[in-house]
Amino acid sequence: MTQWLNYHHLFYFQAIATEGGIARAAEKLRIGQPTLSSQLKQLEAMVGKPLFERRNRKLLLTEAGRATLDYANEIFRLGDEMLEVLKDQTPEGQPHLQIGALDSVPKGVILSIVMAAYKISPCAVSILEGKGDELFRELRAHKIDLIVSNYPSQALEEAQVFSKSIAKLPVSVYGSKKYVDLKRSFPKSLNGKPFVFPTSHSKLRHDLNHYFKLHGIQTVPIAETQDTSLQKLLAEHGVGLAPFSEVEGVKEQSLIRLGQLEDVFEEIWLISAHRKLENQIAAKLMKSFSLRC
Amino acid sequence: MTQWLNYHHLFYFQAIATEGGIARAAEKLRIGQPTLSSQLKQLEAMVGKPLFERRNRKLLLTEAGRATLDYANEIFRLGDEMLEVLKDQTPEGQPHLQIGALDSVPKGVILSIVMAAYKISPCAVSILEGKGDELFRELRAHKIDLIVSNYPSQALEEAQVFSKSIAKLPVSVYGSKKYVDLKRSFPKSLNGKPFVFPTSHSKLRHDLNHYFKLHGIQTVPIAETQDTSLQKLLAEHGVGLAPFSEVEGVKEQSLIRLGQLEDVFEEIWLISAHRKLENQIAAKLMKSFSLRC
DNA sequence: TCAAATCATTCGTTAAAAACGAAGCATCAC
DNA sequence: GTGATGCTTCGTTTTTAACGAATGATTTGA
Repeated sequence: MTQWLNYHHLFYFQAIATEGGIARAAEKLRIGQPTLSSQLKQLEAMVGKPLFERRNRKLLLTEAGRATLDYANEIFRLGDEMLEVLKDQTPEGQPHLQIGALDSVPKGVILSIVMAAYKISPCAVSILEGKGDELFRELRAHKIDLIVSNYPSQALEEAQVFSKSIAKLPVSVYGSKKYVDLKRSFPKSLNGKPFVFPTSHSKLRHDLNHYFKLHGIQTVPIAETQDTSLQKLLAEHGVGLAPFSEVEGVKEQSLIRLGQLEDVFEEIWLISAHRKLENQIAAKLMKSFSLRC
Repeated sequence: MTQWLNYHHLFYFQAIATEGGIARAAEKLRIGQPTLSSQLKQLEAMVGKPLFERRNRKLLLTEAGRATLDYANEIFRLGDEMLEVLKDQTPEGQPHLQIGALDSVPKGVILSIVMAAYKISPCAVSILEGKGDELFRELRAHKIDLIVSNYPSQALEEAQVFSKSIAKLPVSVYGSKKYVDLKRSFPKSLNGKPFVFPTSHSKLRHDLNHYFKLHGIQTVPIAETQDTSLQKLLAEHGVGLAPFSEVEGVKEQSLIRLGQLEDVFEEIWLISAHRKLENQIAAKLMKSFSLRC
């Protein structure tokens, strides 16, 4: 690394880009034009390429500049959100249950949880899909009550986060009708076949790779996505074979179960921020919910 | 705002928290302990609450500290990623097509696109689910080739981003068998009924609110999620009624179409970063793909 | 149990940067 | 052309960050 990215320079850059010029930005920030000009130049030197095209007396974002602005916006939005969260860290009672779910969690599992919650107490439930780290942030910030994950929590070493396994599901390979012959001599018959996979972010994908390597099976990844329902849809239309856990609620008519993958399991976890939960419904779910297929 | 968040202070905080102490962090950053101590204190004064609990000679993260660390990690990860992107902004030919999709886009639409892509040229396709701004960032950074959105691009005013409408789908309300009676005197019969909605981030949700308000219909939101397949699953199990566009591939056996919502449409867009696309498959899709139900 | 070591903090000083104001030099509007 | 606008350069001042030496508190281990 040449040197560290100066976030204050980046902040000025954002102001210049959004205000549409150094003069306007200087006025808004109540500092002088020369300062901004200088800092901008330093930032450009840092990243190694011009962020603006100096066309006559106007500043036009270059392509690199646009990319930079995208990142800057997100970075400072996060900073603002952080301050916001720290300010009113008052765990005010939410009107309803907020659940975060990874895209890679089988939808059937989420369905079960929602219905269990509704059974405990008729309440509104919001489900927020997202990436793992994003969801964890929101959990910490008390914006959501629970996370449903098929990963044993990246933050496992951290205290103050409690996870509980609610299911350990066997995984089978499914395919559309045209693949029915592969039932014979499964799993060897899978060799060389096209597959619809979860992305490599997921633990399941790694387990699958391991399984196929172990059994000397070569697979051809045709499509990959985090979203299990999309995987299912792709498989139903014959794009390729796909692995699903049992709970997925696969209609036998459209997808045929070719065989189970031995020793491959998908484990589902429920994660909360505290042992003691404000939200009563979340607390009950955490205590007693479990999924057996 | 009291004052601006100093991102350099935050950076030091991150180092202290991850290294587990001021001494270690000071050594790693090659600066003195007093400096870190001082900057940390300033940051704590800024946010208004202690980030560490000074227990004897050790620093333990407080709850606020953990939240702060979460945000700091994400912020600086983004900064690093930004530099990475700016460094090798070489549009190296991707081996396969990368598509970004909002969770709220009907899965059936994505399916059609994937199959169309596969028809153009047998290739591997990765689908990345995510939030709008995240996807746009990755589009700009050339990490993905196309975005499928049901929103006409927040960045519509920006040049250098091209979107094309590929479908305008009518929207109907569906429900499980027990709701079959609501077919009579639709849509008035929907009054007071439980609903599974898309989240209010989506344009569709706004359009629905408008429609119901216009027709004097009160709805009871039971669950809300961005994920259309999850909405479908919830609706199938009778949690509530749900609106879907026609393409969703709803099995008539499990969900009954109660009626179409007049003048409510879901429009689907294909978005690319440049008019001239490196990826040939993406280019062809952009030129000729269109969905008519 | 009593040094020695470790770690955070405080204080005064020095080094680096950020910010300023006055000019310069283009371009655009009239 | 002439004045206004907007970015840049230069030298100076002010603010901030970093340093080194020293303190106090706590743990290690001899």
